[in-house]
Amino acid sequence: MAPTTADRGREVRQRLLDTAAALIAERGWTAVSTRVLAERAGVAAGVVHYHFGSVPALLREAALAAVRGVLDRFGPALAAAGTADELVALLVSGLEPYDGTDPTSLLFAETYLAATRDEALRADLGELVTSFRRLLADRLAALRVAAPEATAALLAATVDGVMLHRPLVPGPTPDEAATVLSRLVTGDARRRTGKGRS
Amino acid sequence: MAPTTADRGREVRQRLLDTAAALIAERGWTAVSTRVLAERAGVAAGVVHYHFGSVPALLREAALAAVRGVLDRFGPALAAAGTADELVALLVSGLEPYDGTDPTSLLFAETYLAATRDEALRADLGELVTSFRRLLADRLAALRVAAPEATAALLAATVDGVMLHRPLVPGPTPDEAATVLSRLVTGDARRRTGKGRS
DNA sequence: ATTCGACTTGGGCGAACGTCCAGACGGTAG
DNA sequence: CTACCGTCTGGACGTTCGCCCAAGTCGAAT
Repeated sequence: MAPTTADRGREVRQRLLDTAAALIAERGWTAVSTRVLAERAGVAAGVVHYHFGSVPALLREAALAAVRGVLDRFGPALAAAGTADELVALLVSGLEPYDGTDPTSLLFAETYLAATRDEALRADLGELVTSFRRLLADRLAALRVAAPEATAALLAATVDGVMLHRPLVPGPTPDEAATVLSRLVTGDARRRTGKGRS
Repeated sequence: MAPTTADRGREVRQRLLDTAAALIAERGWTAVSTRVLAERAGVAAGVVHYHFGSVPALLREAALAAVRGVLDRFGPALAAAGTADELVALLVSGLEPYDGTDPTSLLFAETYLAATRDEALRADLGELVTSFRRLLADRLAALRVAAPEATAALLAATVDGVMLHRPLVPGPTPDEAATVLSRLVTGDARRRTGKGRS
């Protein structure tokens, strides 16, 4: 049961990933350096290029893992919603712990931006966002909300937009936000069938 | 009428500001360097620190000017809306030229992020966002939409969230977006106070 | 004509950057 | 015991970083 050399190696690799995620949030994507990374993780600088091909590759892997982790925790929780209003309430309350200056919020925003400059990252992150959108859309469709795909897309975008604005200006209270957002999901299939496609 | 030395100086200063805005979008806030800035603007490196105290100071001023410019063009256009649906339509169509990878979208996102690491920038940018929100809220209030402040805040956040998601995943068509968003503004003053208290 | 001041140049400062590599360490296999 | 392999160290490489400054240019003011 004693940790083997390879086990230690894996642990160091994982520690580098965690450190990278923290530093992206703290300093910004393009300001994460090999040396700070290594020092924070408690290893020599060379280790970074032993485990990862380059710093950008490390950042990419770290960010995707972190984003995937958050979405995987969020998704199942939303699937429990029995009504559209409940879905909105879950979304709003799930956002409450993040104030826009926390590591998670910043990592998301940094990753979105980095994706516009890194095609590989853009593709992978796009899949994550798409699957989260689909999860939302399926739930909305089951709850008979009109235009579930478009509604899900806008809801997901609003979530990230709120996290972007939150550090700048005090936003609406969770109650107010839920009230307003519930209007967004009050279109039911009878009142207005989605125009265009289906 | 001939340009004086001081005129040229002002012009160089302005060119540095424009170049900075472009480079923030292109490389990311923390990756804009003195030398690239100077070369792109066609001047020697020393000029940057002659006109501005430091690179961060230049970035701050450039970003704020650019954001102010965009909001000043957007605001008056929205004030022309005669109905809530029309307001949404103006918002959606005003967003159409930006695909999330254009300089303007990227500059906004970069500036929001930089503001979380620069208190002076945060304060100034917060004022700009606040005044845009108030403009939206006033319009919504005049159109008898319930909870105008909260609605304006979420609408503004959604705009930025959409720009953040757009490069990753093809979003809803403008028509679909307008349809869904118009549900967001369909609460009128009589029907309100359905659930959450004000 | 001379002085002045705003503007610009080009190079130099120490520090930090990403990447690479020769060699040390330590457990496992033959 | 020897040979090996995955892991890690510490330092070196050339480049770029932000910032600074002595010197030069040139129109405006005297």
